[in-house]
Amino acid sequence: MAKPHSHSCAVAHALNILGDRWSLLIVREALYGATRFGEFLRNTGISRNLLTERLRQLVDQGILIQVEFADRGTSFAYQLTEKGRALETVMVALQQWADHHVMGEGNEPVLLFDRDTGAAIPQLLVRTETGKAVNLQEVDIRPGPGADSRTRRRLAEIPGN
Amino acid sequence: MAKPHSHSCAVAHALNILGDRWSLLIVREALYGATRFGEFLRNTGISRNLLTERLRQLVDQGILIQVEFADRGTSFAYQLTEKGRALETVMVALQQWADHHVMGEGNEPVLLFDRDTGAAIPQLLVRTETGKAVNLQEVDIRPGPGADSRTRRRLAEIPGN
DNA sequence: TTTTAATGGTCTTGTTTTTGAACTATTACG
DNA sequence: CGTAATAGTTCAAAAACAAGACCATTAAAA
Repeated sequence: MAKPHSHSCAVAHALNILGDRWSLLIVREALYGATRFGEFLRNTGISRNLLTERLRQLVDQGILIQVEFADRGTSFAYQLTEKGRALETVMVALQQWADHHVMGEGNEPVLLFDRDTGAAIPQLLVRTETGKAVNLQEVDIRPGPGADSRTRRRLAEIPGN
Repeated sequence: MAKPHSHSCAVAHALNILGDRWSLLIVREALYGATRFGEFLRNTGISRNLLTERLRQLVDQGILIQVEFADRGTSFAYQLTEKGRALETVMVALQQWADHHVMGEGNEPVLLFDRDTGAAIPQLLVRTETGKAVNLQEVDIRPGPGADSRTRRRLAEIPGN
């Protein structure tokens, strides 16, 4: 990997793990049910050597586990852990953003429906405890217990916070 | 940029724009209120030339706009567009994931609170129209109007869909 | 039992990206 | 005029990536 992001911000840590052109695409495939080396290879277009490395990293990070899978040839299945499955909100948020702001209305390549009711999955929104949608301007961004001095200084700069 | 992802999946398109180690970090800074070249530089740790390029790309993509800002020295402000602000769900999802699965309970560097009530912003969840939380296993993933043949084939492989 | 095909890799080579540091340009102030 | 601040540009070295050849294991076909 390149030089890791150095601060205590959680997003920077997430991007140390997932911040490249392929890792999240591999996770998306896994969320859509892919488990095999060849499936990831075909469905993403990544090169073989990089796929090998990315799968290893995702396993190291506890996002995937490698499971024996006697089949034809040497063979493993890569399955999402709970940590990996928890990325579904990130995936859905990213997909909805791209549907809305990149592909545009009516050009969505993939749509999500509740299997029970058949209704479309609605837009993910940041909400308060009481269910009111808010944007980040209406939210206090405060240092948490894990904040380092740099993060504290950074957050102190935010006006009206 | 490197070779772009080639399929019609919205996530792949999003990652063509945001799938590197810095772009989302720059957007996070902007969501936290940063507007100046120097702020992005200090707060992210990116190198100067890459910051120049990434800001240009984000402006090209309509995520930021460059606004004149007469100050000391030559000077611009980079502000989020609506398209950029819409990434807040992605950011919050990523932050919550990292808080929970990377930093761990009690080590959150940054916390979000509703400014009105002071209550913490709860976990973002994928929900149905009726508000029931679901995971992707309970969701039908279907080709949308913009699906190409490859995406259709890929989605047809998903068992029980 | 040898061949063939499929899967899941590794290795090598050349290209592209990224880093890090030095340098430039513009404006403002004393 | 000299100095400091901001916002860049340029360049060389290092790292990451793409593409394709190659290798190993297993299983089924001939």
